Amino acid sequence: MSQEERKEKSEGRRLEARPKNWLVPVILLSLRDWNSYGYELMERASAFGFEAMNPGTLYRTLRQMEKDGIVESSWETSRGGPARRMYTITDAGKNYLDFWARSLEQYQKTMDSFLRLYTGRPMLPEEKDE
Amino acid sequence: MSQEERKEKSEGRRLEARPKNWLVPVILLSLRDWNSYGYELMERASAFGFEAMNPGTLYRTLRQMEKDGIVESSWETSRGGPARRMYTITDAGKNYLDFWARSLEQYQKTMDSFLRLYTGRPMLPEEKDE
DNA sequence: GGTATATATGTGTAAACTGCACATACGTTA
DNA sequence: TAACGTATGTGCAGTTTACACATATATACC
Repeated sequence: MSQEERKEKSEGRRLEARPKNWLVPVILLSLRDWNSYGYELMERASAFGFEAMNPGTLYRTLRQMEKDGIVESSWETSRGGPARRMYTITDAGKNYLDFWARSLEQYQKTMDSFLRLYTGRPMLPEEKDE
Repeated sequence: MSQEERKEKSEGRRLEARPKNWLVPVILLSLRDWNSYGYELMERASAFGFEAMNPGTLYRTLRQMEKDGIVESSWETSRGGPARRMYTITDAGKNYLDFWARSLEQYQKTMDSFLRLYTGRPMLPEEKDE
């Protein structure tokens, strides 16, 4: 890390507190409701913390997800403009989304206790984690 | 990713939904209240999702944090047993912790809207993000 | 016809991060 | 002296991320 980056860090610029692979559940949730394709999914992702997405990151993630068997794709050419690779969520993908949701719920609780400790408002005994 | 790992993934075993560098704010929050050292901080971290911490990860993180100027350390030898490297939070560290807390609050809101969409309970208009 | 623009999908690569095995050392207790 | 709990570290491979760059199709405009 450079001097300048350290400076930026301690001054509080830049920092993404999102979980690793956050793009994956965001895509899965979108596809659960409607089939879609990369370019469209990028807009959807911007609502979940990916305002300035690099397209490469998204397309690479989609390819990996297909390898992992959580989505499937096929070319859509029956229209004007460049072809689109349309994605569909698989059953494995739905299960994986469910698992992500459970993990996120657990993690929200952990972050909540962190933030309570940070702000000096400790948990009441009856609010304690299950 | 191996076939077996893909299987585990789609079946929902294993997955840590914590943000990148999560250990850093956890350490900083601990040090804000009391000075401490690696071995002790490991126990503290276990309350925030680091149940099975590899010591190497923690000690490496502490060294990096000192390089970044957010903590400072000195050897404590005036007692029985192996020497301890005692850590103190710096002003830059306090600022950095504040920034982490703000980022986490934002991240919580994002996750909340994700989970609402997932469970099919959309936000009421008056609950919308600032 | 040419060329600029919006749409659409990708690759290459270096840096950063993570997980996990392994290594070292001190003091107490058996 | 050997085992154990305490305490701090290194090496390294695999994963993730950031970001620059590359490619292709159709439409609109001059």
